[in-house]
Amino acid sequence: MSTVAPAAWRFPCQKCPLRSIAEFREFSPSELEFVASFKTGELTVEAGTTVISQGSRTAHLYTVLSGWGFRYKLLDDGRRQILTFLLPGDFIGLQASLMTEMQHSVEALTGMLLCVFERERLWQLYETQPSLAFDVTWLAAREEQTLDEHLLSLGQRTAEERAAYLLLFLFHRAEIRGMTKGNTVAFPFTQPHMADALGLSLVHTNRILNQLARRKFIAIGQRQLELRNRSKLTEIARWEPPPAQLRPFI
Amino acid sequence: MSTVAPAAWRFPCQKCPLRSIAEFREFSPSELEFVASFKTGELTVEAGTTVISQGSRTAHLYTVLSGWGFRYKLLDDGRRQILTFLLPGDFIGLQASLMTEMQHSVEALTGMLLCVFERERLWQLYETQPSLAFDVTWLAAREEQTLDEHLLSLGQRTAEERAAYLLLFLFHRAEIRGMTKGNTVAFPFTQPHMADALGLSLVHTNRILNQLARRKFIAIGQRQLELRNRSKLTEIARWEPPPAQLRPFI
DNA sequence: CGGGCCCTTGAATTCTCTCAAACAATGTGG
DNA sequence: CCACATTGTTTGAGAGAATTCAAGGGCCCG
Repeated sequence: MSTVAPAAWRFPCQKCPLRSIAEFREFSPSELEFVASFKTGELTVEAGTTVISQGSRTAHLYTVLSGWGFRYKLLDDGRRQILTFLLPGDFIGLQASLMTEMQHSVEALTGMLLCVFERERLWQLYETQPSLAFDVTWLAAREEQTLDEHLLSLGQRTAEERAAYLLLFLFHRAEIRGMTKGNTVAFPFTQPHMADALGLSLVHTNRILNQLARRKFIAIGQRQLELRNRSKLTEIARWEPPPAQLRPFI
Repeated sequence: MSTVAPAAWRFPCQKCPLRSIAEFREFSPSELEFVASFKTGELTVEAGTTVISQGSRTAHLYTVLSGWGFRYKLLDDGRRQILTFLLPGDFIGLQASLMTEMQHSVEALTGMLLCVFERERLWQLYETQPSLAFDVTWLAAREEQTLDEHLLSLGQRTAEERAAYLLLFLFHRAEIRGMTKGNTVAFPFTQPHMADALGLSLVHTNRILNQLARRKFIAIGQRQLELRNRSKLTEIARWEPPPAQLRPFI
């Protein structure tokens, strides 16, 4: 980990470039001040790094400043389920701070820059910053909603519906964070990642994805995803994005 | 809804019978006092009632005092995924309080008695009761962990593994709440419920359950579930319960 | 007694997986 | 800069898992 003196941080909270993203609610000066004092470092990791691992006890909480990652769980024989994808603005490690040990792992999909917070100080946040405490809960509740939807997907949607849902979901999340250009987003996922997120075999994932591409609903290439027929995908997935809402960015 | 004068509540918080359950952490007098003031009613519903429904906006939060229920989501063509089961001590409706509208429904599986809280006052809880605010977040994080595990199940486990996991999970939850007798628990679920929780067809669920029964790992009947070979089930499911931890009961 | 819901079983179909193999892309060391 | 190793993508074929369709029996409740 690369912890340096506050003055030298590449992204001091007060001028964090992410804070200007429309999806994030504005923080008051005092909230910002607390967040700045809560921050204890910046962590840079390269693609493929395991940031948090199942069974461990971390002393930290993180906010993603840049890059993509994912949370996953493993079965003891190696089967892997990807639970969620992480992108800039996402908050991770809360479970570890409240529970005894981590029940999932986090891996970087691209290089990532993470903002580091001390879990010990989380309690202080609850004591002195009710609005931020509320935000932390809000984030947890939002994650819960996302997991609910994924559960619906794995339990009830067919392979094609699931794939359409996942692509729409990823695109939508990136879009409201201002990370898309037209119908295109950066797409650092490989098919093994998609397969483990969809709960399908690699071979079948490949066929389903190609099927969507052949029908010109999507195009994947050059580490980019293009949604070529969003309404058709929506129809297949039977999914509409949840109502827009301002999100806290801690 | 049956809201009556505080004095007449069947379960005044100060002498709530649930509070003595070993799994729940002890509350300080002032916490208890707040919870008591936070409570605005009791709600009794019968089996089959929809307590909360997807798309609605509720003004309430609930804690289950008795009975079983479940959270679920529907696809527009009627496919249903059961997300979680609710039992006494569980807290519901947080999502609705923080988000614009409910993204899932809640149905009573048996008759239920619910403790009702006003969502408007949740903010006050954050402002004046940091320890309870922390608890609310804790509960949300715990639910997240549960959903993670279910996601792993639906995505990676085979039908038999999934069934074994679900039965173990339900039994374990009931057990730490002191609701089991030896290897037996009340089991108000029908096979359609199991099927929708497992993400399997009714027919296949039936076969898998019977297969487990024929091998004498479980026995279901008289609205009871008996785990006849818990270690074998654990082996099949490849699942161990998470480390025991005191849970807040609001 | 009838209707509705739940449980059970057989049979055929469909979906998804595993196995296998080949090719493409990417990265590394010589 | 090429050779080789590794990882990712693609396709075919056969096997296996889970679904649908169908039908019968049991049970509870009005």
